[in-house]
Amino acid sequence: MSWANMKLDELGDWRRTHFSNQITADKDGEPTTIFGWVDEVRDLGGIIFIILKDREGKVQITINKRDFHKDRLNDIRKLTRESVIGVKGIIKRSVIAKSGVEVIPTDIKILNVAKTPLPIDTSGKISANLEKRLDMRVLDLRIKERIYIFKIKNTLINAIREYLQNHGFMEVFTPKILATATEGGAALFSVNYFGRSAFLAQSPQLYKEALTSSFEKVYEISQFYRAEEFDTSYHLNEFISVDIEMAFAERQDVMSILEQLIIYALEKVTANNENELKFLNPNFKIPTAPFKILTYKEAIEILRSKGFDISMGEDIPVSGNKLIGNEVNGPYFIIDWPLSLKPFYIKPKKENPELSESFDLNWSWLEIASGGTRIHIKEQLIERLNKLGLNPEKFEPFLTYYDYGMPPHAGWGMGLQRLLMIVTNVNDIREVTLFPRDKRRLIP
RNA sequence: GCCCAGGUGGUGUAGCCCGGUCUAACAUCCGAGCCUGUCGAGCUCGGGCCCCGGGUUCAAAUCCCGGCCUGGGCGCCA
Repeated sequence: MSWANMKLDELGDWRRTHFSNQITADKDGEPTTIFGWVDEVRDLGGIIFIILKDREGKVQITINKRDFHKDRLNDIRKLTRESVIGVKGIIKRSVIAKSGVEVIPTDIKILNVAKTPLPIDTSGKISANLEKRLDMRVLDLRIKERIYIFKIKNTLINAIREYLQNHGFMEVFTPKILATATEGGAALFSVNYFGRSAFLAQSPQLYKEALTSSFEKVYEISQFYRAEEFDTSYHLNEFISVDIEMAFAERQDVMSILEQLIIYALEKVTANNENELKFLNPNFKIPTAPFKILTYKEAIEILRSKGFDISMGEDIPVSGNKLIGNEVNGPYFIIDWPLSLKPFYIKPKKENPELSESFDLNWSWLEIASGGTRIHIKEQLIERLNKLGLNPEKFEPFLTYYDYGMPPHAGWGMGLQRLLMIVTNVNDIREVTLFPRDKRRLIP
C-alpha cells in the first residue's frame, strides 16, 4: 500500500556497534548502533515498543512519542514484521523492561519493508509444517530455534577440523564429478560432461584411499550424492560426509580417532553453545570413552533374544537399531560385519574371511558412521570386485595406483547431519540442512 | 516401489463417521481505530478458507471414483 511509495533510508555511514545480546544493563548510558529485523511493534499510543531481532537475539527499542516527528512516527508505527531497520540510540538500564535493558533511539533508519502477510509465522507462536517452512527457508531461518541448530552445526564442523588438523590430517578436496562409480551399491546421478557420461560422487572413497599413499593422513568434509529414492527422515540425496583415511593403521586406530573426535567436538559444542543446547536438547550428555563395542553376532543375538525376527548374515534394519539403541546409552560400535554386507574395499578378517574388519557407529537408532580396515593389495581387491560382480576394468584408473606402493590403511565416513540430529534432538534430517535435497525437493 | 493416514483463511487446527441447521468455527495473522510501560500486551470494528476433476443426491467441506500433493511406516541405501 503506502509502502510502495515509501522512501527507504540508505545505510550510509551507519555501522553496527552491538549485537542484541551485547546490549546489557552495565552499558547504561553508552551510545549504540544496532541493526536487525522487526519482530514486533507494540504501539501503545504515546509510547511505542519495537522488538528488534538479529542473529544473536532480541532487544527492545522504546520510543517516546515526543522524541520523533509525527511523520516519522507514523512510518515507525506501520513497520511490518521482518522489516529491516537500523537504530542509533542510547543503552538504558530499566527496571520496567523485562530484560532489564532497552535502547532509547535518537534516530531510526528503515532499510527495507517486508510484505504482509508473511508466508509463515516467524514469531514462534504457530509453527508451520516442515514443507512450508522449507519453501520459505530463509524466513524460517530467522526463527531462534533454527539459528540455534546451525550455530551448533558451525561449532561441530569447526571442532572436527580442529581435531583432525591437530592430529596430523591434511584436508583434501576430491572431485565430485566422476567418470565411474567409486563404491558400487548406491545409484548415482548422471551428469552430461561435455557430451560424455559422468556421475556425481557418492563418496570420496577411492580418492581418499589413494591419497594415503602420499599424504598418509587425509580428511574431507564435503557434500556427496546418492540417486536412491529414499523416503525417510534420515536420508538425503545430497548429504554432508566427514571422511578420514589413514595410512599404516587398522580398524581399531580409526575407531579410536572417531571416538575421540566425537567427544572433542561435543565438548566444544557444550562449551560454545550452552544456551542453544539447553534449549534444543536439555538432557544431552557428552558420551564417555570407551564407546560400547558389540560384534555383529552379539547384536543379532540381542535382537533375537528380544524376539526380533532376524537371522545371521542379514543387515540390521532401523527397527533393529532402535531396539539396540534403547539398550545402550549413547553411541556404540558394531564390528565384524559379514563381508557380504560390506563394500568391496573392506578387508576380510584373517581368522574368518566370512567376516570383515569393519565397524559401524550407531547412536540411538541412527547409523552415524561406518568404516574399517581396507584392502591394500591389488589382487585381493580384484578378487573382491569379481566376487561382487563388479567389473575391475571400470576401476582400472584406481587399481593402477595399487601397483606402486599402496600402504595398509583404514578409515571411515561419518554423516555430519546424522550426528547433528542426535545432538540437537530433531527427528528429520532436513531440519539440520539449510537447503535439503530429497526425492521431491530441488528448490530452494 | 509397497502399506497406512491426511489435504479446510497467509499460518496452525475444529467440523467430515451420522449429507441440510456451514451464510464453515477457533487461535494466530492482516487492515482501521483507542491507549505513555508493553513484554504471548489489552480493547473495539473489519478481512480472509473447504486441493483438482468426475460421480451419487432434491441437497456435498461431509459419501464414492480418479488425479495431484503431504505426513507416517517399510523397502532400497549411508
